[in-house]
Amino acid sequence: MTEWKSIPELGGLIGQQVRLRGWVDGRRSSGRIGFIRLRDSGATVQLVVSRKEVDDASWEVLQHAGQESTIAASGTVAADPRSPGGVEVQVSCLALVHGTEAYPITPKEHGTAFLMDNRHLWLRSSRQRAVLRIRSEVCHAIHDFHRERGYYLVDSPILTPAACEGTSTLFETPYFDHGSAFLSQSGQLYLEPAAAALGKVYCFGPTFRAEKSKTRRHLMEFWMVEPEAAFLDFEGLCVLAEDFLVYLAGRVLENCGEPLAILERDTSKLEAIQGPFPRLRYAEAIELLRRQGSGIEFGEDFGAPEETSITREFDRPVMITHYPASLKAFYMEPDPDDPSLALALDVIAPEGYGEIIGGSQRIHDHDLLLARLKEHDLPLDAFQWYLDIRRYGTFEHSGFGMGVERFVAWMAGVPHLRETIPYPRTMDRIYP
RNA sequence: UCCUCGGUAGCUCAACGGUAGAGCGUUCGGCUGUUAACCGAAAUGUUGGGGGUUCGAAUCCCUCCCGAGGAGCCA
Repeated sequence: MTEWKSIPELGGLIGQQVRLRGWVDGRRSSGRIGFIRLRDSGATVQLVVSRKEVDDASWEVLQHAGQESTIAASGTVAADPRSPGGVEVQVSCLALVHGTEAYPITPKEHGTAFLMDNRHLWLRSSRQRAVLRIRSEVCHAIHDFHRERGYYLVDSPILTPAACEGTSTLFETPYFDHGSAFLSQSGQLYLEPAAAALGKVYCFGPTFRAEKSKTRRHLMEFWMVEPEAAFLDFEGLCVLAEDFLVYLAGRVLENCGEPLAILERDTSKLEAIQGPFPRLRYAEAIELLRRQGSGIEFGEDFGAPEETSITREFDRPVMITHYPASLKAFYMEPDPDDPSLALALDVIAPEGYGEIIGGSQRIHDHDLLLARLKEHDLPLDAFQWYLDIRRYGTFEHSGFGMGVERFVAWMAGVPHLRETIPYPRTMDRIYP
């Protein structure tokens, strides 16, 4: 018996006898001939079943195998211009592994609520497969980028004690005799000590925010990659973020041609992601917005409309730096030229995909950090370990975080984050 | 948390005070090259729950539940 083949191999097997197994993606019959679009390993191929070439049992399978039935087929690979994809399999024998009736997701339109209820099945549709393939490539590219530059992967904890930046947005869970633990909303604080151990480090894992936000740009559980490097100054950080995005977009263009085509993504938008990115200081961004007619005042933070408005002026991501310190986190290094500003960086993606990177140089002076903790009313005893980094061989260092789903949404051109993660966790939904 | 819109067949929707319907899907039949095929037939309903108005409610009112879009916050 010939061994099982997978659909992507078929192009090199023209004229050969093969066995395939997978799911019925679509099916049509026309009297004495029928067609099944078979799916395996993310790819599909057309099976051609001719009445005179197969036995009665095989013909019955063609007639009755509903959408998403599991089938096995033997046949000959043939090149045929009439077939979608140019390659098809002339079937000699068809077997039903498991028959499916009334598969819920039909080839017609469905509402969001229905698709989300059936997310475990929705994953099988071509659009969702395409997005997941892009996500997979992005995740691999994230690791490759850091590895190629000598960064070590350091996993940060998911269960954490109280509060980096206030507990109101944290998921809480009981933790034996210690009261509550919280699901991590950033690995950064744990990465800074690791940067003293290994120099250049990054973490990449799930992150949790109990923020009651209900928009296309938010998930309760999302994946974040956070590099952190010792002796990296603010300028170095900006270059790193730029190189990172250019590298990732390049990898998607290089390896995701087919999924991008399925999604009808305008790849010229991705080809434009080349350095250097335009850089605006916060104050310049405010001026730009006011020129555009916004009533925003210096000192106010940008909302989604402002972000989109700023990026309309450019064809690539925009880096915004030097925010007022009051808008940013307690650990951000002040600008030496104007201590009311923070050495903070946000990168905003074009086409309305919003902020995808946020980062900063970190405060490395012990007394300054202590003062900031007090200003923010943070519990000092909980941060002693964090202050230790400034007590024992302190060092200039910087890092950023990137939300993977926002990046994938941007690459794939999908408007809602829920399609960029296999099982999205949103405010009102935790099933399936 | 706030604002807006919505909930009718498995799905997407129509009917908007007077007998609850269509397309798709499903089942059956037809067709030798289909691309979300096409043609014919059949089955499928506690109109989200509760209360009210009315001779009569899917339709109007109250209330609760659920969903979608947006805002704030953020990645």
